[in-house]
Amino acid sequence: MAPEPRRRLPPEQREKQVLDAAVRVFSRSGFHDTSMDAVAEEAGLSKPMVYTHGGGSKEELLRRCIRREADRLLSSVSGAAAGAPADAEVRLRRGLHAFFTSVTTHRDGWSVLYRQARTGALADEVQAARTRIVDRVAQLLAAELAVPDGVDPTTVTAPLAAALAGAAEGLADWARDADEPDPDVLAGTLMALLWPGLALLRG
Amino acid sequence: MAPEPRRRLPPEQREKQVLDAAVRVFSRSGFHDTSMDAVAEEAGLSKPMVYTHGGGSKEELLRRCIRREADRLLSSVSGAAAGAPADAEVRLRRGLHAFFTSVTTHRDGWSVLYRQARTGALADEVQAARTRIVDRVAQLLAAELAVPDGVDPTTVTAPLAAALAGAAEGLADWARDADEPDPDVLAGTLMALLWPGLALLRG
DNA sequence: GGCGTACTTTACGCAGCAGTAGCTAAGCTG
DNA sequence: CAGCTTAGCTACTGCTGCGTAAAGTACGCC
Repeated sequence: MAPEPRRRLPPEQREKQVLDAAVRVFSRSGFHDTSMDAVAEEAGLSKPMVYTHGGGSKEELLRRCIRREADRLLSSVSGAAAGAPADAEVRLRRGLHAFFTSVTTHRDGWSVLYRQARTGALADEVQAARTRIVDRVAQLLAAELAVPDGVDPTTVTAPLAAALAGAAEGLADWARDADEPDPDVLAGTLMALLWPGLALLRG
Repeated sequence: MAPEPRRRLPPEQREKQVLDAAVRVFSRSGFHDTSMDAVAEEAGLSKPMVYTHGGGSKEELLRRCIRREADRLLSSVSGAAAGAPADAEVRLRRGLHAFFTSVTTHRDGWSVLYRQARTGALADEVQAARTRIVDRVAQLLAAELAVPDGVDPTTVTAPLAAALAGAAEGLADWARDADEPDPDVLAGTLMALLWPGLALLRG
């Protein structure tokens, strides 16, 4: 078998190649059980290439993976919720739908974000990525919920947003094992559970 | 300062000593960033003692920590829900209350269970521990919800239980950072969010 | 007192892996 | 096609930390 001939590629293309491979391997084995050799092999490259295009260290490589996947998920959910105007119920459902769609189509990225340890060296990065998403949810809720004057809306919506995000995460986790990847069904389940309570909280 | 005198202790007491220390250190640093030397130091023992009473390997040590903490949490929630008879709403509230109490009084144990990576070598053990808890929640829900005849109740309650557990986890996580450790308030928040939906689902 | 053994100290073998030094060849430029 | 720049590769180095071996020490029971 002829070995794949060496090809020179533009940096951004190589970087994508490296990050894609890294996300796959990290999602499979986690940070510490992943070796840079494994990432290199998955990418079909040599280890030094992983270092040149992956940030120069294993930790930085995972950092970049987390950032990229968080961006993807955040913009997907954010875009859906901020789309064509509609009432609150519809927008929440659209947001959930986008979340479950993104999560099921990018399983690896989701694993990197949500199944990574939240203790140890990269706890800060994982925490930051999740916080960005929960904060966005809290904002969206604040725009809908009636809050007494003079009260910072986020003091009310922050815990709700955390619970809502946790519920979505828990359900996504369940769906992964139960092989129920239909975002419509999943969003519907969560709406049935959460919407009546949220509607009452809107006052 | 006089060095602590050497004391000979029965095995179960030593094992508790080792596991307690391990839970503390693992919760602080995670599996890979924790060294066996650190566990030994935390326990005030020598490294060979950690090996004799901790299962013989680092991995087995964490396994035992996970099992013990999961047992603690499960029996706490289970006991509260199965206590003195009451209507469904009160029992759910009591279960949530027990969860948040347990989680805030045993922060380290909770970290070991819920902030540990769910990819890599010990993914199976963490997953199993969480599944046991979610399954129990699903059982409790199944006893309350009205399900059409001929339908396995768990097909309905399993996703709801996963979402409920996720919401509780997300809120507990938020409470940890927001410094809101009152189980009454937390249980109340979650009840307000979830109960209306659950009540409708009861038919 | 003295014996068994629970415990300590110290030291080390070994493995896995992050990160790099130095070589090879791809492909542009004239 | 000759020559040079640099992308890419092969092959190492060094370190960290698990797990254990060996030899000594003191606790507590008889």
